[in-house]
Amino acid sequence: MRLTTKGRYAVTAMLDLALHTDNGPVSLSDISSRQGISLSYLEQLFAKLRKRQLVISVRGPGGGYRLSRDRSEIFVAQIVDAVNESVDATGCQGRSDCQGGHTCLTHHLWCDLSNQIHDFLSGISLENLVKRQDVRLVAERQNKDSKMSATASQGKISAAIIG
Amino acid sequence: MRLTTKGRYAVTAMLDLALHTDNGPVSLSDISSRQGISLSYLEQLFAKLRKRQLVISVRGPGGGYRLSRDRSEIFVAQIVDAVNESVDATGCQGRSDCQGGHTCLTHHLWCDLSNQIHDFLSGISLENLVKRQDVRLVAERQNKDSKMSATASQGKISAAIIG
DNA sequence: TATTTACCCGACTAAAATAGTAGGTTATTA
DNA sequence: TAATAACCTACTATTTTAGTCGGGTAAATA
Repeated sequence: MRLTTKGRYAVTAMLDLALHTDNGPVSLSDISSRQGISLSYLEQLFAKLRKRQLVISVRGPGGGYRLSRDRSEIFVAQIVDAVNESVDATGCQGRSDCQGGHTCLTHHLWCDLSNQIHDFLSGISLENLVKRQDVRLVAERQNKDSKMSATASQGKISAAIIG
Repeated sequence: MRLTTKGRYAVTAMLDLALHTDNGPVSLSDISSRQGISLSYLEQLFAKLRKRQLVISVRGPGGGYRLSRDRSEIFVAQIVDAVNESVDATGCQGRSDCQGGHTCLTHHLWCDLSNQIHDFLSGISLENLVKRQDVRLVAERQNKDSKMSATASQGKISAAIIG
C-alpha cells in the first residue's frame, strides 16, 4: 500500500476540477497555479486519469479538462487507483505467494486492511468533498489568492513570494 | 502513509514471536529461517521494536527476544508505528502546512483516512491474530518446514531449493 | 491560413526510501 | 575460554518519487 503525493496530487487536482467545472473546461496551468503542483507533473497524472476515463480532454485555446461524469459518480478510490497501480496492502498483490510460493503468516491481515481502505475511499465521491465545509473554506482562499496573482504581473511576483 | 515490507516484516516477526513464546526467548535466526526474512534486516527492525519497548532482549546463548507484555496488549498499529516513523496519510504530518504554509484542499480527507487506518490496526492485537484460523494453518506448515530443514544439513539445502 | 493555446508523449534526472549486506563489539552461558 | 546471539554502525544496489526538459499534435481564433 502506497499513498504518497502522487495520489494526493491526483485527488486534489480532480477536486479542483470539480470545484471549477461551471465555466467550461479547466486548464492544467490553472490547476497548477491554484494548487501549487508542477504543470508537467500534472500532465503525467492526467494522462493516467484520462486512460481510466475519469476526465475528458478538450484541446485548443480555451481548452482543458472536464470530469467524464457527474461528480457524485467519481470516487476517491478510483482516482488513487488510476495513478498508483494498486491500493493493495499485501506484498503479493493478493496472489498469496508471499513466502516462497505459499501464503505468509500475515497475508490475510493485509487483505483485510486493503479492503478496509478501499471501502473507505470508495465511499467518498467528489460531490461529498465539494460539499464539505473545510474544503469550501480552502477553495475560497485559493480563489482569492489566484485572483491576486492574476493581477500581480501574471502571478510571477506572488509565486516567487510563496515559492 | 506508507505500508511496505518493512511494516509487514515487523508484524510477521512479532506474530512469530507470539506463536513461539512458550519455550523461552526466540532467536532472530529462528524467525529468519521460519519467515524467510534476512537476519540482518530483522536486527534493524528489532532495534526499533526494542526502543519502543515492544520486545525484551536476552543476550548470550539460548537468548533471543520475548514480548514485553501479554500478546493481548500489543497491537498491530504499535508495531507498524515502531518501524515506520509514521502511519500518517497526510503530506504534512498533520501540521496543516501542506500548501505554502496553508492547508491544502484535501488535507482533512487524508486526516480522516489516517484515523480510519489507525483505528483499524489499533483494534487488532497479536492475541487476535494468534487465534485466527488462517494464521494457525500457515504457522503449522512453517513449523513442519523448519523441522525438515533442521534435519537437512542445517537447513541450507531446503533453503536453496526454496530460495 | 497563421498563430496561439493547451494537450500529448518520451526521455531524462536528483533525491529519497527500501531492502538489504558486511563486519565488528558486547554480554552470557556451557 | 569458546561459542552463541544480541547489538551497532556503516555502506550499497535498486526502486520509487517527484519532478524537468524538449519536442511534438490538435483545435480554435484572428
